Amino acid sequence: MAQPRFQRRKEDRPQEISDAAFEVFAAKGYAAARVDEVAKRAGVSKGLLYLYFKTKEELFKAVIKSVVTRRVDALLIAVDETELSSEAFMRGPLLEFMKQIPRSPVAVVIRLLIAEGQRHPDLVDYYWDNVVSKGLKAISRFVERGIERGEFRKTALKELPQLVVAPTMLSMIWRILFTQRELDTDKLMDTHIEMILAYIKA
Amino acid sequence: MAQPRFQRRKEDRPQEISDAAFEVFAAKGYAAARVDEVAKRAGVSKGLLYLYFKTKEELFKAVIKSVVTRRVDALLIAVDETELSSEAFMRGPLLEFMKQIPRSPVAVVIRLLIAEGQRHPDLVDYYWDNVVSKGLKAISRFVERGIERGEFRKTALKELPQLVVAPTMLSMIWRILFTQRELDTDKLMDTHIEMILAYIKA
DNA sequence: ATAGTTAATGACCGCTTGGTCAGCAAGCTC
DNA sequence: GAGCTTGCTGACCAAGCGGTCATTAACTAT
Repeated sequence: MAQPRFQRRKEDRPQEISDAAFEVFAAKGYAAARVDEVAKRAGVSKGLLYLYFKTKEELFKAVIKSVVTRRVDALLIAVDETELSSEAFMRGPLLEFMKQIPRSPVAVVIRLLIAEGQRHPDLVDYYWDNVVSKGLKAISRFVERGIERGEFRKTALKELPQLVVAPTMLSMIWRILFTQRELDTDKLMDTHIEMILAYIKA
Repeated sequence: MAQPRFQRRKEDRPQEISDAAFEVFAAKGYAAARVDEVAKRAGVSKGLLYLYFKTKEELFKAVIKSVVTRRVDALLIAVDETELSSEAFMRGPLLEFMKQIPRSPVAVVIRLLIAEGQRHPDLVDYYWDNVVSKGLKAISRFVERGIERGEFRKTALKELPQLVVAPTMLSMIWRILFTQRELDTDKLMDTHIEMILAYIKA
């Protein structure tokens, strides 16, 4: 039938391998993930994988970085460009954002970082610079702007943007550990936003 | 000199090995932890380790369980026996509890569970039954009692005890990932308790 | 002392797995 | 279609590691 044994697709391979690797790392964690399985899942020989990625560790880092999407950037832009009142923004786009995160691949990345972060400090730094630091600053700016506009009281929340996203964090961990136990993430976020507003509204 | 090559100390060995294992697991995670290193750190041969623990996995489970101390039970009892007003209890013992947890070995256990939980569902179940479930119920009961006494308004918080401990969770994750970056855990908890009270006080 | 019991040792084994490389063949050029 | 480049394969290797067991020696009873 002259079915060729393989095709040469230099352009697509790295992404395909990276996608497969994400699945395997997500399912097994770093140490228990087998390079052979990644290759198999990508429909590729192990040799080829090592042509595109020098080591298993480099593959891991590439995968993590590739998932750090522009999700956070979207929020940053929304904060700066919104014409909503601060309260309406919190009840709308911000709330929606917080509800979405725990369902997204970000949760998987968090798990991998928690598990393997100690051994890959540069990965943690990367995540800090590109996600955490940016996100927290955006929240701080948002709160500050609310105060300047007279919509919010002056509270410690400005220096503690972590407090705003704490339930998001909890929800992510919950899903990682207790997938089968119930947690009404949406209600959690709704109530949390209500609570913050009750505390800071001018 | 007749210095004996070793002593027989049947009673103490398991705990010594378990302690050493905790250190190694904490530092390396499950998969990267070496049984040889645990034995070495416990000042014991690998063979002896396998006399007291059948497999590496059983050792891991024993370690996790041994750290699930009565910390939570202490809180439960405090809730039931306190003579403080609900508000005073939140500002006092509860707040203190939330501040302490992130600094305790519980944080390490959480990390190990997040990393390895998927592969050891019975461990997760154990942790759920002995820590999470109990703790959340205690918080729910506490909130409910506050409502009955007329100290608190009736809010969704009763069904969302997770919201109370969310910053504790975040603080733990923060310490695990971003040890060197600053986070004023105490201020975070203070503000959070203030916020909750502002929301639920009758 | 002596014999018996068992806590403790550490050399050893087999398997797993990350990583290599000599060779093969897809596809391009002329 | 001959020849060349290079994407791709998969058998192979060395190291590391969990787990075993024959042997040793610390302790006990008599």
